[in-house]
Formats: sequence, structure tokens, C-alpha cells
Amino acid sequence: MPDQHTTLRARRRAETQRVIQAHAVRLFTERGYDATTVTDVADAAGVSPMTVYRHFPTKEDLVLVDQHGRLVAERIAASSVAQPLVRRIGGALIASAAMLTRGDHGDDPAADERFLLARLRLMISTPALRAKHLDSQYALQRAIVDALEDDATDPDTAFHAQVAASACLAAMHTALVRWAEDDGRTELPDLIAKALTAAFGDDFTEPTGGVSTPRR
Amino acid sequence: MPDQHTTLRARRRAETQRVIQAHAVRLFTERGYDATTVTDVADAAGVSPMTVYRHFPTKEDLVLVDQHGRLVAERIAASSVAQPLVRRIGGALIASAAMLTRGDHGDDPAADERFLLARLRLMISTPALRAKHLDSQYALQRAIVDALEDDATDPDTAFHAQVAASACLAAMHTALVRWAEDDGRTELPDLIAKALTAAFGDDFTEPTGGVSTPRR
DNA sequence: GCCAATCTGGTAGTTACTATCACCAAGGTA
DNA sequence: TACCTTGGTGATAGTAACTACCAGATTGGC
Repeated sequence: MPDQHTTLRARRRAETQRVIQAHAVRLFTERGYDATTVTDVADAAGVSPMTVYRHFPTKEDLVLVDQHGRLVAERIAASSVAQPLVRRIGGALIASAAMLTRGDHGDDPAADERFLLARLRLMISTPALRAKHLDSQYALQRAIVDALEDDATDPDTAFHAQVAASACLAAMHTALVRWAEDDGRTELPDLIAKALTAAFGDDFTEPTGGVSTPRR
Repeated sequence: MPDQHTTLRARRRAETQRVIQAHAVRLFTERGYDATTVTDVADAAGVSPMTVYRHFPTKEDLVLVDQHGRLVAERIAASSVAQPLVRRIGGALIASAAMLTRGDHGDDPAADERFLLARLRLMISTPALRAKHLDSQYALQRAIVDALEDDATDPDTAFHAQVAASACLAAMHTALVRWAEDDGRTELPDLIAKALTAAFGDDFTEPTGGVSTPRR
């Protein structure tokens, strides 16, 4: 079996996924999420409802599926253990956001950002999407804690990591909402940095050498 | 019309709600949330499925409905505007948690806490419940910001309040999860205080010019 | 060209939820 | 007591998100 992702099958699979998701986000934006059935999406994409469910387990996944979690976890694992927790996590969140907004795969860089904004607006305004998105952020929180590699035998250390990760993600989420309300006019990484500074103040802005506390 | 809540109708209504929710949480815990249908709950409670939907708009509400949000918002509104944000919000969260765990309406005080624990365990382990619970926390975040009464004409001030509220709630949620994992053996208010301290350090523990707080 | 793996589509469910109807008890009024 | 409005309850029928389960078509390695 060729582990390359460039086999014809894999390329077709990725392409149909892209097409289905694009039509889904467009229809949801035009007619509303609840007013659009999965069958509508399937018809628009030129496939059967069954195929939609094959690629996206739930209707919500048509909007929520992305690579953000993977990006963040990789950045966390690559970050220096010497830095304070909020700085490690916050830095990874900012860097990942920069990658996402810059657009990853050529073509039209602005199109990627517009698509991201459209998805984000849906995630914020539609209760079902908002709920599942928040749950995926909760999953990301656990992934972050795992990626920190604290070898946390001490329950207090583990608790500290959980708190730091959840608070950082909450701050980022607030920045995301603000970014969407602003129609993406502000730079997202800057907004996230601002949110983290608002939450943690010096603990986030000042790196390791700071006068502030290297506390428990 | 008698605005008292003690009319026969209101009492019966509250009682049926209580009975339905109790049977629901019991069945969900015994058989699992997904494996239990709304009809099962209705049968156990001795009512029709329609009646269940009259009292609880969705299946998730059978577990999620509670008074926590109202408690927190009231405490926030009653807190001193002079205090820093995280302290106002954190204080309200701790005080509300104390009220919830102490049990509010007589009878068996430990029963209230056991019921709360059972609900919380379901909220954490069942994806659908977890997602909607997180979404209700997001709604609580906006309620908190409103209750702060900042008259935030300045968008930066509003942003700061959003960030503070979301980060505090994230810390509280981490404490809730820990509390459930611990089967409620630790005092919940203490856990929340610990989480807030872990997240914000001195910003939370040290009040405006005050000495350190009597924490554990 | 051949076989296994995969993609796709159709049918027939289950279940959460909604809309609409009629029935009956609660509670204030004559 | 008799009446009548209000609101809780229940049955029926319908929508839509899924979930097996089965059958045909296409790809990719031999």
C-alpha cells in the first residue's frame, strides 16, 4: 500500500470532501443552517446523502472539520519546556492562527480567509455548531495538556496544566469571536495576543527572564 | 392572577418536572444516555413523551437544567465595582458553587450533592451533553459581562471583560471536572479558588491592597 | 486481465423533535 | 352552585438526522 497521499483515490476523496464542504458552508450561509437539509447539500454537491455522511459523520462536521487542533498540538510539542505554561500554549495558539489566516495551500490566499470567516460566523451564530465547536476546543485542551509532556505524576501539576490550557483557549475563543465581528479586519494573531495579555498580563507578555513570579 | 408560586398548578408542575428529571438522570446513568430514549424516561416517570417535551425542550435539558447561571449573575451584579474583574467574577463563581453544594431546599442535603454529581458526570462523559453544557457556559459568559454593568462604551474595555469572564469560567469548568473525578470529596469552592489562583495568580488572590486571602 | 480494497448509492429502519387536534382539571366569577 | 377561561395532558402524524445493511462500480497492485 502506497502511504503517499497523492494516489488517485486519496486525491479524489480530498476533492469531493472539499466540494461538499464548500457547498455546505455556502448553503448554510445563504439559507441558514437549520433550514438546510443534508439532502440539500448532497444535491448541490452532486452526490448522494449517503456520500455526505461517509465524509462527514454529522451535519455539524460539514462546518467544523479543520486542521487547527493538529497544528496547535504540534507547536506545543515543539515549544521549549523552559517557558512558563501560558507562554508555551499562547505562543502555539498565535502561531497556528497565523498559519491558518495566511492560507496554507496556494491558489487564492484571501479565499482561505474568507472561507474561514464564513465558517466561524456559522459556528458563532448557530447554537448546534457553537456547542460542538466548544466541545472540540475542550478536546483540544486535553490534547494540549498531553502535548506539554509534563509527565505529570503530581496531580497538582496536572491540574495547573489543565487550568492554563482551558483559560488560554477561552481567551483565544473570545479573540476569534471578536475577529469575526470585525469581519477579519484586525490581524487574528494580534487579537489573540491581546486577549492573552488581558487575561494573564505580565505572565504572558514577559518571557522567562521576567521579574514576575516563576510560581508554583 | 395569584403571582405566588404556591398555587396548586405551579406546585404540581414543579413536582412533575422534578420527577421526570430524577428518572431521566437515573436511567441515563444506569443504561447510558444514548441507549435511553425519551420514551423510556416518559414511561419511567409515568407520563407521556409529549409531557416530557413540554417540560424539557430537548433531551439534553433533562440533565442540564439548573439555577447556576441565575445565581452567578445575581452575585456579579451585587459585587463591588471597585474590585478587579477576575476577583469579582471569581468570587461570584465560588459563592454560587458553595450555595449549590450546600443544597438549597432542605430535606436531605447530601442528596442534592449526589444528584449534582450524577448530572455532572453525565455532562462530562456524554459528548452531546458536554457540548451543550459548554455552550450554556458561553451564554453565562455573556450574562456575566452584562451583569458587570461596565457601561462599556470602550470596545477595549468590553473585550477585556469578555476575556476575563471566559477565562474564569474555563478555570471553573476545569475545577468542576476535577471535582467530579474526585467524587466530590474535595470542597468545590476550594477547588475553584485553586483553579483561579493557578490561572491568574496574584491578580486573583490579592485584592485591591488587601493582604493575602485565607486559602487552603 | 484479476482480485481485493475502497467508494458510492439505495432501502428501510430508529429517534429526537414539531404541529395540530381534542380532553380534562384548576380556579376565578356570577 | 354553575360557567367559562386557562393551562396541563395526550394521541396522531409528520420531518429530518442519522444508522445498519446490501449491492454495484471504480481503483490499484499482481
